[in-house]
Amino acid sequence: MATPRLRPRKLSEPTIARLPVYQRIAESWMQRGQNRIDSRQIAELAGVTATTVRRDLAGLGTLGTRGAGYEVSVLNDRIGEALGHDRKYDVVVVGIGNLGRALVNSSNFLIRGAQLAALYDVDPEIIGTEVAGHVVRSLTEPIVPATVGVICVPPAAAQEVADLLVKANIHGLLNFAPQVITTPLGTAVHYVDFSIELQILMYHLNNGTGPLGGGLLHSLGLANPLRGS
Amino acid sequence: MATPRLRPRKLSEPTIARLPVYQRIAESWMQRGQNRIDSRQIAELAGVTATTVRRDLAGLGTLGTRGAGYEVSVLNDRIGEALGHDRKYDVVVVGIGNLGRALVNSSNFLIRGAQLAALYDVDPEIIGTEVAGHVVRSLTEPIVPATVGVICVPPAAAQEVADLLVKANIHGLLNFAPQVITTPLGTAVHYVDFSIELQILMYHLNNGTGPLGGGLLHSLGLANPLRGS
DNA sequence: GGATGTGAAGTAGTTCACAGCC
DNA sequence: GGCTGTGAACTACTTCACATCC
Repeated sequence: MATPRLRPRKLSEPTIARLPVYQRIAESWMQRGQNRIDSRQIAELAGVTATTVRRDLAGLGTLGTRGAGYEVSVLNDRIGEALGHDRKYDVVVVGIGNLGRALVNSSNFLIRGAQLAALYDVDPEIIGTEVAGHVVRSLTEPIVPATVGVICVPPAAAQEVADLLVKANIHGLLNFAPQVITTPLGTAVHYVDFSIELQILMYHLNNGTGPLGGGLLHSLGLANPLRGS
Repeated sequence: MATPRLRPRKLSEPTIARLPVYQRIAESWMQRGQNRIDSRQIAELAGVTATTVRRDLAGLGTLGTRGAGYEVSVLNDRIGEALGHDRKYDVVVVGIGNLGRALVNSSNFLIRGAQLAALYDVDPEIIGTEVAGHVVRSLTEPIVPATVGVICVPPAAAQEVADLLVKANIHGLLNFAPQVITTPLGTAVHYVDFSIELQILMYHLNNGTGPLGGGLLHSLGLANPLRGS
């Protein structure tokens, strides 16, 4: 009780979406042998204001040094703790088409606590083949215990797959199918929809307004809260 | 001047991100032969509140009927106009790995005005092959005129590719590489980062809080504005 | 009756400006 | 001197509640 345990108290949704960016920046500076970084530098690389960076980071506790900025290794560690990277997340991927392959073969997807547990598909030509070191299983087989389910199937099959994953006690779904899915309360669903991202870009191109570069800006998925029932 | 032209005046960023969802819902109801839908139904399917739906739609002008909801075909049309779907957007995709293939082969990516103009890669084994009806070109060839560039290359190559696209007069970039890129002012950049989406989900799983399902909720990329200079 | 569209209120997030500490 | 951390002001978005119209 003497050691003040870090307090990962509620972070706002926009903050949560920005932390991984800061962490990636910190990591990249570590690799380049840099020790320190200040909020202005982070801001420029992340495409936000320096004040926002400081607010976000202040939410994790006191981790900077006044007058000298932040130590990148501390940044990396604290953000990792805040995001829960000290825990392990078993990930199953359903649908091993181009997208599923792209995800599991990417060196940037399954990182920071996330580890691949199993792959599933329904195509007999894909089942039994090895992808990313895992033999693809049939969806008729039982789903292995896991924390996160990634849905990379055609829209028409998304709901069915979601039901299956929920039944297997998986409470976090990342849905790449452009299809809204219903889940029982208590299951976190996060959607990624390429077409929508493209359409947002099209809107801005059409209107001149909006996210113009210059510096950098990133766009991140934000989840809308929803009242129960 | 007599006919009150529709006014696509400034829409908020969250609204822009939700409109494609509403449009998809409208489209799906049209396919099922339904004519009308009300804000409550849209809300449930989209994972937002009915009030939010009405506000968003009211921003496009008066397109509902009091007491009777919205006509789905009108919804579809008006949202399309607001998002600029009446124009054509030539899209070039750079990096024809699993992800690039997944995008161009998806029946849901290049829709609503977006059309594939050309594919590029640097791998001699990929160059010259046909993907989605297009022969993959070498990046050493000139970039064809286009509106949007989609970057599906490894992070280390992303900046170089972005420079190339900007030089080819492309002002909208959709970057799938987990890498911040710098562009001159006037270029809209939109990032899609799978790993970040997964990390956000991990945070919520870890904290119980956040986007719990029940109804549906979607998460969409939002772009942060950035001051000039 | 029923659902839209919208002022008004409320909430969340960002930016300003500066005190505090190195 | 410089940069963090933060109260205070501001802006943006959402939600409430209801007048309005079919």
